[in-house]
Amino acid sequence: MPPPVLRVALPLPLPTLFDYLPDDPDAPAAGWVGCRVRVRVGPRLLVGLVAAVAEHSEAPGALRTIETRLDPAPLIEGELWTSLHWLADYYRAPLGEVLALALPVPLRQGEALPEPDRDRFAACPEAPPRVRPGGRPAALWEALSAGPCGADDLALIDAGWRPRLRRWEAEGRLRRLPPEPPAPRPAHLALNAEQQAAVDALRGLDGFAPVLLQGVTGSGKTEVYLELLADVLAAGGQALVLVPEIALTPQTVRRFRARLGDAVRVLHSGLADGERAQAWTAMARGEPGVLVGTRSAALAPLPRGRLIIIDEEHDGSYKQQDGVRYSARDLLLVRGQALRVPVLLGSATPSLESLQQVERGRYRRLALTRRAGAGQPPEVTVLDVRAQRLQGGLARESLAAIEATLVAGGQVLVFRNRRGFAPVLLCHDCGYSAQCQRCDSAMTVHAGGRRLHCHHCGAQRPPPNACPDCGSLGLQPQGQGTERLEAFLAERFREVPVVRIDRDSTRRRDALVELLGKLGERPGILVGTQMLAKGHDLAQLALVVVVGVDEGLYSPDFRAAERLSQLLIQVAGRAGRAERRGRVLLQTHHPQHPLLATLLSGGYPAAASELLAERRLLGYPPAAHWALIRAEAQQDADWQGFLDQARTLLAEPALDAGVDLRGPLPAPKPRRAGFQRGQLLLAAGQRPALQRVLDATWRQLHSLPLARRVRWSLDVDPVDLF
DNA sequence: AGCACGCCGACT
DNA sequence: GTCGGCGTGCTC
Repeated sequence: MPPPVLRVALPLPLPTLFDYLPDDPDAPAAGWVGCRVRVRVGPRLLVGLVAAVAEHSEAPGALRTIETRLDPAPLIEGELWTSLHWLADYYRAPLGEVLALALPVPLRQGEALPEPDRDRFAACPEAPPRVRPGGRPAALWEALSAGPCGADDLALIDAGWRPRLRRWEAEGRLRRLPPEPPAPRPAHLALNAEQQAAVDALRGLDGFAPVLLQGVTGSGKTEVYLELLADVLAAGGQALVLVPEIALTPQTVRRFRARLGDAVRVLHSGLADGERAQAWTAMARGEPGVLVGTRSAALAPLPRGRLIIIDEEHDGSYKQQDGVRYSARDLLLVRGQALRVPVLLGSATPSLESLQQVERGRYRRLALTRRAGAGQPPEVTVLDVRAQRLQGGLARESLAAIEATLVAGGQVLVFRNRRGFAPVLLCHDCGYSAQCQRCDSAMTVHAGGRRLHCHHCGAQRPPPNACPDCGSLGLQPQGQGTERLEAFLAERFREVPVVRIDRDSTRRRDALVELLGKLGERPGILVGTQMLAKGHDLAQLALVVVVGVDEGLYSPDFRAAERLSQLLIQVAGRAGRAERRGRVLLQTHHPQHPLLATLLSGGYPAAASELLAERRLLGYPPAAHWALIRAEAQQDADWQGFLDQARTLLAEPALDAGVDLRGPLPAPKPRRAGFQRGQLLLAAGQRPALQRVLDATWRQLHSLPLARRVRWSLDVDPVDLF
């Protein structure tokens, strides 16, 4: 019998598998699938996964033999294997890239699975090592002799404990004990009636069940999660909790650990590669536990998965915006189906997609309408700033309210969704504004006016001394960014701390926690962007001043109004969590704007239902299904040419399937980082029609003559058109 | 994506 | 006379 052909998925941007011969032709053919192999690709060595085993190869030339088999047993299998195939299919991404995305870096590079880190060690008293009394090794041995120790205990005594224990273990001085079974700690928080009803309803679910848990800010969704997660642990199962990037803070993790104990594992981009590999491997081994993580955690193995929770399901960070452009939320719904487990989508401000699913009876909805702990909803006032002179961007009423709140011992949040000093550098004589030289957008003033930054491409330069158009010296920063608000407020309210929270001020690791710590519980002012909209409990926060949301009211982005509504509700929800009723002041030049009016009178549900009706009228998602081909090149002619070829390729299948082709058109921002950009939109009434067209064409997109001359991407379910 | 091969300008 | 620019094409 001829040896089987191994069809290997490699981390290359190519829509094909590569065929190789096994190094051991007698190895059982079926056992290869899901195992890593190291293979030669041209002159280099790459790690890939065997995606399939075939009897013959269609490859044109002679096959090469794999260099090394890296796994005796599949690294990815079962439900995860199936779901990752779905991901590659649905988003038209090369399988090898998807599989690489799912593996922690060390495994992607071919390293062996890490050793379990939750094992405990105990001393064999009959074989003590020779150690100097009083030293760290002696202290380690003493601890091990007193009783079994885990990694956490040992790291406290000696940060370099691992090599020493490895040696002692090899010398037979230690016993290795399995990890302690996870034990949820008893609940110390009583649930209110609504929370209890939600928990009861969710406990009754069996098999796949998507549920939208729509709870107003402060209604205690997390307590509901924790109850259900404790059930999962008690039954020895696994669960996944997906949280937005900025919400995964030590505070969040502490809260989970307080109720669920050490079985809580964390997975996010801030961790070292080794730690990520540890968490991944523990899940892959089927260790009971709760994995709390950001987007990429949606790709973690869950062989004993019992429950999936997507917190803040509307959050934009769940859609990856480069490389494999997948939605972690949508992937988890598919995984929930394959695992036959409930998928809980939590939000105070659900996405229009989820609300539509509820309307259609595909998701069940559970509502939490009351704030836990008898808190009241905040009192919202719209401030018309048209007729008045602002001071530092703030209205008289705002300043008075800030003052009064501080005097009463409360904290204030000044929310402004623009970082930097000022959004524009403007010439007061001729109207010139400083533009980025490589993009079509204004540069943001930073460092109190001493620097210009482009927020689109990252370019920086010093500001011109005089206006390049008219020579005037009247160049002035126009408008307010968080940096300028901070400076103004610090000057105006000298007696209290003023802390700025945005991407600039929190770039350093742990900076966010330090800054919030600086404020503490004392009266003070927080200035910041949407980073402040979630994640941290600010118990003393009594007043929220929202500065300038007007850009969001008239943005060309079709999702801007939805995002603005969500942001306003989330920010407003930060005010007055405890005994005191919070206040929200909304400064605007458009007090009559229908969106604001609806939000004020009917809250998020009313606004969302109007926005959904509008999307249906306009034929926008979720009423339609889109795929977007983006292309950029040094010259307009190149992207244009590529998209023309793409359109020709798509024309017939699209016509047959009833899919609309719109474009090629210049992108809303036609120039970025020196590249000219354009796009071609595919719009379908039904998802299957769109998928049929992509099915028939996507491989050929890769081989279009101009495909290598331009940078292009295919985005299925794009969240915006930029 | 890499990486090699390949054919035209400024340098020891 | 070469080193090296990045256009084009391939990787089982």
